[in-house]
Amino acid sequence: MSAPKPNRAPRRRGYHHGDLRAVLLAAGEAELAEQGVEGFSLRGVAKRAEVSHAAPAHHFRDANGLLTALAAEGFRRFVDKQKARQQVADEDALSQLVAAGMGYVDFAMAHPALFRLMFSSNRPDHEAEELQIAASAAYRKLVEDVARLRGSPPGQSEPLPTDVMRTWAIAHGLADLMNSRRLKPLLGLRKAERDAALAAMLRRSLG
Amino acid sequence: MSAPKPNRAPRRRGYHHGDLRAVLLAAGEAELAEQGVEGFSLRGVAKRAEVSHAAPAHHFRDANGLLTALAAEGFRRFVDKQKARQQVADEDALSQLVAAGMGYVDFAMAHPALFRLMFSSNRPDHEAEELQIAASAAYRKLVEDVARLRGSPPGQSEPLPTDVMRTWAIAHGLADLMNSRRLKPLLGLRKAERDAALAAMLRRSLG
DNA sequence: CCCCTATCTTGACAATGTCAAGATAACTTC
DNA sequence: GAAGTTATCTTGACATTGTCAAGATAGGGG
Repeated sequence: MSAPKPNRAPRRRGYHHGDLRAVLLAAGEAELAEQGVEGFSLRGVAKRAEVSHAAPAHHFRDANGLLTALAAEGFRRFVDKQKARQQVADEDALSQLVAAGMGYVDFAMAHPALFRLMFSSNRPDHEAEELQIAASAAYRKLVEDVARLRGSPPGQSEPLPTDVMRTWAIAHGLADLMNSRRLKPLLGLRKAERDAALAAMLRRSLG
Repeated sequence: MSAPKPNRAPRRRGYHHGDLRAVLLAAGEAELAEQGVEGFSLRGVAKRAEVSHAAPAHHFRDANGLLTALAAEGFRRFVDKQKARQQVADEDALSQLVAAGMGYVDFAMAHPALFRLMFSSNRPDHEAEELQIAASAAYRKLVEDVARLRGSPPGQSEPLPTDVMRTWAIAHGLADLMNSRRLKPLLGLRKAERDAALAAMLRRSLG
């Protein structure tokens, strides 16, 4: 038994994996994307990672624990998408806010199941610290982008709560309805035309 | 064996139930309300109806079949809530549209799990005829309410698709974010104040 | 009155999440 | 460097769930 397992290349060592946690997150994301929130299976994730069915328990307490970590990671990438849109947009406050809304929709279209996990599932533990931090970072970004509309210096005066909520609702509504394929007039369009229509609606409602 | 079962009062006959379909729908709604979409169990529904675990299969093909019927029933009551709000609102087109939006939110708050089943779940078969009919009735109502804003005679000229989508997005965004308890500034308020804030946001975005 | 069919029950099976116990490897401490 | 300790992973088990197949029961039409 000098070589306990000749081993496939990807598995680092025979027994101990090395970075199983990261592999499980990637496998979990793939499972989520392919099966959706409601078809998500922890044993399915373990199979993708080529690991035994009980292995995930040591890195995430249970299935909801893995989903909580995935949701937190989702919120971080969610903010990234918004920033990416804003970097190629005009610098005025309204254009920046519209761009953030476009990033909101972009994210929903790019990761439909993850979006549902983050916003329409109670499987993640929304009280968990990692998730709270990631989600509230996204919320703070929203508040700041709205504050800029009033010309406030960043972090100075808080915008009206109703303006924040109204802005959020419009972006979230568009994203969620796109995600469930309910905005029929937009479904046939190519990305450029769809983006133009979405941006127009955002600008109209936020201006 | 003259009396095969003395029988509790609610069960109509000893073996054949009588109106099990209706009882299952009610039990399914209770299960949904208490366990949520993701905790919904078909065997749990059967227990509530005091019936064997395989009984539902004869009235609904499978668990998703029952959920499909519940979603369709949900859309019918969804329209009712909107109409109820509109009856106690001013008659001008904008007030009527705002009232429909308030009914949208009312429904989400009154039936959180059902709302998620209808808008954020792929367990219902959204191609099923009963569900399509109920959902598109709600959509037609939206289109008509938006059309009235332009002063068009009912059913005459179609409103702009972007106006329809924008209106829908605002109402849906508010309802969905309320449903997931994300609009913090509104959570502490009493219903009267919350309604006032919601109506103000709707009116501002739709006017 | 008898058969037929819809309705409901019972029993079985595979899949799933979770727990407990054991195996293996890495790390610590001397 | 060796032994003990801990973290990591596997194996096996159990209850729960959705679904299917076969049998029991009853209501309705000939």
